[in-house]
Amino acid sequence: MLTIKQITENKEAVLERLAVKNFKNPALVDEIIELDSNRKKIQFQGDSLQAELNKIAKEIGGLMKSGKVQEAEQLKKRNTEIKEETAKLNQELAATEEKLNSLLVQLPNLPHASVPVGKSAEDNVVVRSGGEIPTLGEKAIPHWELAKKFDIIDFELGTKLTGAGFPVYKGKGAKLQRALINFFLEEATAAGYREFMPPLMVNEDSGFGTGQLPDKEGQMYHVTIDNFYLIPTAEVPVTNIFRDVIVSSSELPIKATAYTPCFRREAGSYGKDVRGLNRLHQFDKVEIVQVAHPSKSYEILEQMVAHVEGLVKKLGLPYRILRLCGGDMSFTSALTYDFEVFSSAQQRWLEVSSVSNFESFQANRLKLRFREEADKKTMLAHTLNGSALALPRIVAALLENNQTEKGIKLPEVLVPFAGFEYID
RNA sequence: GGAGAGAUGGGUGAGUGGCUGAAACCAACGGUUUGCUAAACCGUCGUACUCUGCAAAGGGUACCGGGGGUUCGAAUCCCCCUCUCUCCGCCA
Repeated sequence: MLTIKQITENKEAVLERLAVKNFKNPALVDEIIELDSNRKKIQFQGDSLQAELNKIAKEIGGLMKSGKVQEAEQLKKRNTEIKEETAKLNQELAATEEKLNSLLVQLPNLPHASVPVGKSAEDNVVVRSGGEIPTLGEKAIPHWELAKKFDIIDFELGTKLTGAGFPVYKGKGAKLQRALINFFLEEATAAGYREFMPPLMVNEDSGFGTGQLPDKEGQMYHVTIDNFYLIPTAEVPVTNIFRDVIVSSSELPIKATAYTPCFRREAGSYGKDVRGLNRLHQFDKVEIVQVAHPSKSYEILEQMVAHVEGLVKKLGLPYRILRLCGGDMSFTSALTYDFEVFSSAQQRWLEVSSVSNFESFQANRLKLRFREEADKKTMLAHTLNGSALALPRIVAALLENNQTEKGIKLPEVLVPFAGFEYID
């Protein structure tokens, strides 16, 4: 969430930035500022009274020791009065803080200056593209049919075991998953990311820290008996490693990577978008996360984009990189690049990665700070993350784009990991 | 799941009602000493909010796992919760 300081010190700029995210509610911002100023007043009153109370309590202690019981009793009465007043103020303070917090949490992150204005995905800007779209013509088979033909992914079986959106990978299909995961992890660790294997369920605090709670509660599977949430992305556990942490500026940037399955309820999705591997309730993904110094975070964002670009290039997939417009960005992000690969039987672009800078928005929730070596001051760090990469749509594109007479031809880079060249 | 023990600052760990935001030691940082390293010695060494101030700086409040209570006053007493450890049971 935004810090109160950000809001009170730059109200006009904040409103202007929020408008880019199509968040137009100046009254809410005014209310926040008002509540904050109330909070300060109440706290000052309460603190002053408490100071008096503490002082008197000490005096009583002294009097009791020297046997001046009557004088002590007099003072006790005074303190009892003060206590009633502080109790009232404390209640007021708690109520004000709670209200303030509930409003603060409703404000999305401020978009970066480079974020295009726009309402929907149509207003996203293509930054660059690469690779060649293969011309397969009319005979191109969509991946869900190829998956069936080669018996590598079984959607019906998954439905039997669990439900729609939980496919079963079989034979070379399963091995391909493993090859991709290993390939992505090797690339990430070679780029200096430290590998983690986090829990796949998180508690409420973690869900709040990265911004899934309370806004997107419905997106996650909730294990109510223990009040845990199945992770929708490794971002949640990996970023929360740094919750309530103060690191030295010399340790930045911190680079972490993790492979995890991801679980998403995707309530309300339907139609051709969800066909085959296009949208699943459980899928595999390798995530990269960085904790960065605020002065470096945008430079780092570009590095992360370059890393992901390297992956799709090595896989030989036709891709494009989009800068998301204000209306299409997530609640928590300040700047997001989406990667899409072209899947040539479906004749459409599929999103395979989303790389974002959250600036201090998550860090504020996480209480993730760093200490500047030079002046010893603590500041909120910046957090970034990106998919590198999400598997299902990569597999969809690979199957469709690489279909040949002899079967599905694997990209060179995957052959050592998979142990075969063709799915046939 | 049953029984018991515990949770204090970066770490170890003292502290059972006031002089304790918290001893001591270790680590870390700054300095003195030193040919260098080490040792020794001196100093610094939590976080958040807030008030005064242009600032430098100074003051206040809160925090000893979390929440509530007793008391003029709580790390210390009471209640609830969470977590950790040990033993038993179960088990990959």
